[in-house]
Amino acid sequence: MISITFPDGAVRNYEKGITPLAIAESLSRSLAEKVLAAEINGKVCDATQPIRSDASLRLLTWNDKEGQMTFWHSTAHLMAEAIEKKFPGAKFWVGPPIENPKGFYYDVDLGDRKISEEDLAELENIMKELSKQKNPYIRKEMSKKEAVAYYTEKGDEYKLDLLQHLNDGEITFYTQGNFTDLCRGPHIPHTGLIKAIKLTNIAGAYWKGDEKNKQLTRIYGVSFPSQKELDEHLQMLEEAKKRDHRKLGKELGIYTMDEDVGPGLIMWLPNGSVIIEELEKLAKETEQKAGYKRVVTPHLAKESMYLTSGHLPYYADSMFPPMEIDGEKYYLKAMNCPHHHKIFASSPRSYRDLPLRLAEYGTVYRYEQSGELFGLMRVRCMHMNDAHIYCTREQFNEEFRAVNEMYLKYFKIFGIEKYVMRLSLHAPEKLGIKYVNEPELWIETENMVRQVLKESGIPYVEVPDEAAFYGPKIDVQIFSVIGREFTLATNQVDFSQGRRFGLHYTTADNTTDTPIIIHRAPLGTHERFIGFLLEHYAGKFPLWLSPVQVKILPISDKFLPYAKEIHEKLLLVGIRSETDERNEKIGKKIRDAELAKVPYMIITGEKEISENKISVRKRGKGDLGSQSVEEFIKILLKEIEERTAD
RNA sequence: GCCGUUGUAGCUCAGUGGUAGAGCACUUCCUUGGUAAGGAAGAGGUCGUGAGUUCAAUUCUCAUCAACGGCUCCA
Repeated sequence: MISITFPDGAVRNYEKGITPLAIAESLSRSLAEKVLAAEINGKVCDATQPIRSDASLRLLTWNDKEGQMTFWHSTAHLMAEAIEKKFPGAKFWVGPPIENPKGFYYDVDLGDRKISEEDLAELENIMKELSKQKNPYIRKEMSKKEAVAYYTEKGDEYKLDLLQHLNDGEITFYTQGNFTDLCRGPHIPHTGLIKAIKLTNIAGAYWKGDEKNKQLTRIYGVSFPSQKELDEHLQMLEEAKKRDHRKLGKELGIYTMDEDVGPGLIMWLPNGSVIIEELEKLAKETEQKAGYKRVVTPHLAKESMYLTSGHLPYYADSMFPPMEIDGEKYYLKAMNCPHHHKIFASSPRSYRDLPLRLAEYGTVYRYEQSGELFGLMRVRCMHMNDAHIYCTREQFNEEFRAVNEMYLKYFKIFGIEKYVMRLSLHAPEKLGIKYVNEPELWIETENMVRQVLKESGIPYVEVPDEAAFYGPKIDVQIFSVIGREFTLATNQVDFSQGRRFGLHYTTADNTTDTPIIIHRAPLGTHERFIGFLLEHYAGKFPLWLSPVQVKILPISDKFLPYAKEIHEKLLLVGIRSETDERNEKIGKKIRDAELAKVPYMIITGEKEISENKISVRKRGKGDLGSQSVEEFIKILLKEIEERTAD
């Protein structure tokens, strides 16, 4: 007998070699039907794996993340079985479950054959048939020699490549129905549990993620234990699409693009420009209080400066090609740093001048590959909330911490809670290639940044090989509604550029030293930040950011003069007001103002004129009753001044 | 840049080998109406661009541009 400890602390005794599935059955029949996998002593494995000694056990169902991942992984195998049936001889790479978007994919080499959208429906049907067979997922261990022989016979170079990195004792195969795959598992008990399947799309994916390699066909899908859950999931995706910043950006008149202007080049419409102005106002206020100095720099610079900075030739692929004037090459700037460094260098600096904080909403141009462009999130011309802080080594911690606090202050204003702080580190093996070759400086600055993060108590993750070439950084990662991950803001350390530009200051003991530079962009770029805000607020901007803050809706055109009077009063105190002068009924005007997501509506008619008041309606909340214009203005100005969340 | 899909009116989308439609928006008229769509009439497109096949192309083929779903990459 062995004793099994359950998550609630209960201990029960079972026969040696019992499976988690059998234990579930001993507890309840309905539970056994839901078990997808099991966690034995903290390790996720098959629910059909025998337990041979005392252990702690957690039965995993659809309600557990691990249960879902196992479920999707098993569905990927089921899809592979269907693909093999429809495309005999197809070779498989890997087929993992994924969290964002939910589901799974499998990378396949179909040879010369092509797969189309119509084939997906057919594959789905094959999968449903196979699911009905309730085929068990059977685990089998194999020696490396056997496994290599198996795939050599099959002529499968992909699985042979996978095998290279595995050793005897860690090679397992799983078989369900007629499909066998090299796989570490775990898997669900049988295919019958997969009741609802949707294959979502076909994409190309480079083998091993390297664009020099052959491109495999990647098929994405998602599955659920019931049709109802699949329907709900698809419904949710539809809802998410409604708050896609590209859709909202068009509907709300935020921005536009034009083929004649060029891909990735945003034109901000009046409504979008208001948001830009408000964001810049916030940044300027905040930075002014934090001791920043504003500068303005040109959009171009000569080749020589980018050779100095090191951006050329290494960054050349991301820059627009140069233009030649008077025998000199000029580049559109892809970053503001070199210009700011030149400003630092423009006059002798003393330690008394530090920290020097130079800020600019700088326009930069990057030649992003055409396929990478994405609405406002990825563009070729962007406006960056940039600043460079030149400080001594002693000042670094405090400066870096202050920048982090600025981030948190901003995030509070915008109610940004779903983000990941990522400490991006270098990779030692890429020193001198991707990163400046200063091993001890890397370690030192990374420790400095880590210390600041630890002291501030901000949760973060460390990720190697994500640093800038000149130093470690903190990235703020967010997700778009369709699940794509982006860096919203960045805070970078730079111990290299200062030296390259020959920047120095006189120290207290009359020697010279090179400043450490902090590159920071807490509001990222206007493009990405507003794209993010559109989705974050679902287009319902708080009052202070709303392009139109108040819409005045006269009951009929008899009351237009009174509406105009109120409109003038609002404009006078700086409230962005518009009047709906159309010959429409009040219901229609309200509907349109609500759809335009205007925060406040003022309704004026006979009653209001006689009482010398206005009727106020709030977006999403309805009628607030009547009040005087002066009272209303006072409330709004306070809400705007305090940048209230909504 | 690569793999795949798409491209028809300002927007959302039907449709056809014989030079095109709907709803909303827009204009005009009727209506002057109290908290999410009043009625009528009208105006709008060389069907992304270029070439080919054909008596005839918006429709079929090819190229090209752009957008979209991914990969790679990134603020």
